[in-house]
Amino acid sequence: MPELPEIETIAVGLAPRLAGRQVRRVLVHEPRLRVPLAAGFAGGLEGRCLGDVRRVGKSLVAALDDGRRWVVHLGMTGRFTLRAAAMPRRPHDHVVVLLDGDEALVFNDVRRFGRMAVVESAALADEVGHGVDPLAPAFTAAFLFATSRARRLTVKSLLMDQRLIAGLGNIYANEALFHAGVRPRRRAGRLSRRDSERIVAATRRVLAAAIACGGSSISDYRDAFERSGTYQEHHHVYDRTGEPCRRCRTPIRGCVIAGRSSFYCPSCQG
DNA sequence: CGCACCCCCTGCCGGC
DNA sequence: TGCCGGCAGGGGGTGC
Repeated sequence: MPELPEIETIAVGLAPRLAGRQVRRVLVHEPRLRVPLAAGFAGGLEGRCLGDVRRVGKSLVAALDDGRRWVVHLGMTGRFTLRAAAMPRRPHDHVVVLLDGDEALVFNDVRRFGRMAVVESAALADEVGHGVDPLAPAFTAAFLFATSRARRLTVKSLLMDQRLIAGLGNIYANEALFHAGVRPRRRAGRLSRRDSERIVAATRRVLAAAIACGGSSISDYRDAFERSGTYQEHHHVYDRTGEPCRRCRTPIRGCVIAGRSSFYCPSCQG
């Protein structure tokens, strides 16, 4: 579910609301996440003051006043919302973090594919991965071109490989390739420098526009204040099989690449 | 090495 | 109407 723009929206929303707040108590209602919550998870948070909150790839990272980091990954259906502490518990509210000021940070996840951990700062990179952030200066056409050399996998799979590029998921990989005019099945190793330039530029544009819209809400995604995003209204190909291309009216095609649903315009994407 | 296929889990939707 | 298979924005593992 949540990709870079959605996680960014949550992080930016939470940061000013969490800085300096203290964790009073942590209620773990369901520790059986994709990776079971560590036994000491609640103890690692209780009593701590929260500092900076930011996004790294698709992960949320909150600094703690003991130097450790609280890392949250929302998987497919995870939500991370700030509510009044008195609000009743809802289905799939797995972890409730009670803060001073009678507010609660609630981790809700229907499918329980999310993850949560408190880690030493030195272990942060291993927890969140080492991929290049597609909005960072290091994500350049030269980087993409060099990274894709001699690789037979599809360009779409490459863009979604979090070990290389951290933050793009199925929606934004499809959308970025549409705007770059590149078919998702193209072999990465056969991209030209010009293709790489277009893909990097389109990726940055799409992500920036999506962040400005508060992300895409297909069904589950809500931001930290339970608001929906609106970028789904701007999708050109994602989940639009058979519908006319917004640019040339050719019907959008759907296919499966590496097990993930994929979409492209056979006319605009050469 | 890359991918097809399996798993994790629940909910929803369309077809019969 | 009701059941069942397929599919869903995530990642990780196996074997070919």
